Amino acid sequence: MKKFSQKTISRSFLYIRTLEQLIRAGETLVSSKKLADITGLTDVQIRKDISNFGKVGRPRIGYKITELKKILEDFVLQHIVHVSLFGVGNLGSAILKYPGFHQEKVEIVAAFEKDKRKIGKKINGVSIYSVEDAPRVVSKMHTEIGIIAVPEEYAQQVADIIVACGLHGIINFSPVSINVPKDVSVKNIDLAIEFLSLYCEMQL
Amino acid sequence: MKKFSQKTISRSFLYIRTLEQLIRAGETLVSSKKLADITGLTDVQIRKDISNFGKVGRPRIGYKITELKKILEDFVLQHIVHVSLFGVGNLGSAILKYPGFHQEKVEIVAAFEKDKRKIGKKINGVSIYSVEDAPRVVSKMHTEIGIIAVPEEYAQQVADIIVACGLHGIINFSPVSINVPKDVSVKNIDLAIEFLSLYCEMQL
DNA sequence: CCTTGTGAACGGATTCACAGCT
DNA sequence: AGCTGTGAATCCGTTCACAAGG
Repeated sequence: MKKFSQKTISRSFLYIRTLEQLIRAGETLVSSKKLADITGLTDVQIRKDISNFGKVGRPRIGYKITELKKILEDFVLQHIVHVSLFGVGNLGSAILKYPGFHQEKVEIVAAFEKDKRKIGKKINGVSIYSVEDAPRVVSKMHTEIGIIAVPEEYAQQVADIIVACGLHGIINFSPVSINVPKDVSVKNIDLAIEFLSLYCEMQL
Repeated sequence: MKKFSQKTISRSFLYIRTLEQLIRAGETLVSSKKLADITGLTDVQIRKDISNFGKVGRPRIGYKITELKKILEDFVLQHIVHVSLFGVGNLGSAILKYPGFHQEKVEIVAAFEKDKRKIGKKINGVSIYSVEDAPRVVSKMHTEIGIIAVPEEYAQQVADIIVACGLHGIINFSPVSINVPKDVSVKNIDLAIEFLSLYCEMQL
């Protein structure tokens, strides 16, 4: 699967979503220019990305939306991604209730907490387990990715648990760097840094 | 201010935070190698970044932590960033309660909602206003950045409101692209795409 | 030595310019 | 004319290799 750059892949998800919007709007054809207007990217960028997947469009016509969507999905989104959440605090709860996963191929299959009072409950259909049960539950649920949504002082030990569960992908919402083996991919989402660096970017 | 790349700036925030950790741990000197170990970056990367800001370190010795922190802050973080939140649903509430902003120079100064029942309340000390009051409140509060945390169907109209309020920076948590004038910076944080593209990245 | 600082080399991604198709 | 597809050129960021300095 991996002759494509990470950036191309991320944008492909954006294309797929945009194509779905267009389908709902009743469109059947779209040009790279139109996709560019909607997504805020450039038309060349979009054609370059799509050209990775073969010759899909037709000159003078554009892309057939359903066909393009199918091709993109075949390359980047064969499976549903199963995610386990660690930490059901404010942020964790919001993630469990986030409505954006259903239409995408993302499914949160389990949540883990230390607080005994939350264990055994369900949020949005997802059961909350004790963090000690993580190895067992994670393997039963065929999870691929773990989310760290615990306070920063616990981030590293949760990361260790996630690694011990055999997962190879981590989304880290805590504002500290975590140490993991080289074969584990980590994506940090640090809200404070996002805000601060956007602010710097504005000062151009 | 802006001869530095966006990436350098983001990493600088990470350095500042790491230096604060080291200060709390009682350290006074640090090498680029040590910073590299903690942050997961390379030592050369760190030295390159720091060299943008002048000659700060001393060969054989390393960097004086307080001095380096001061210099980084002077370049990237002169002011507190004032943020307004639009949408106090699950995600919006979690953002209001997020504990990571206090130690950083980020302050949420106002929240806006359409739901009358929430207006007038406070979450974590932040007052919730009617979205109609946004122009007045935003200018009074000296806000610089707006956060979109509303359902996707309202994202564009909230974006328009934020632009109309005169803000030039937007963090968009909704899974749709928004159209804004060229002088407005937008940072999209799309959870589903983060998960899906991390998953693709893992398949190497 | 050991660590910083940096010009040069490298690599990857975007943009340019245009060929080709209808 | 209007659009896709793409080699070439360019830009940007990272890494390399090494000079300089306590």
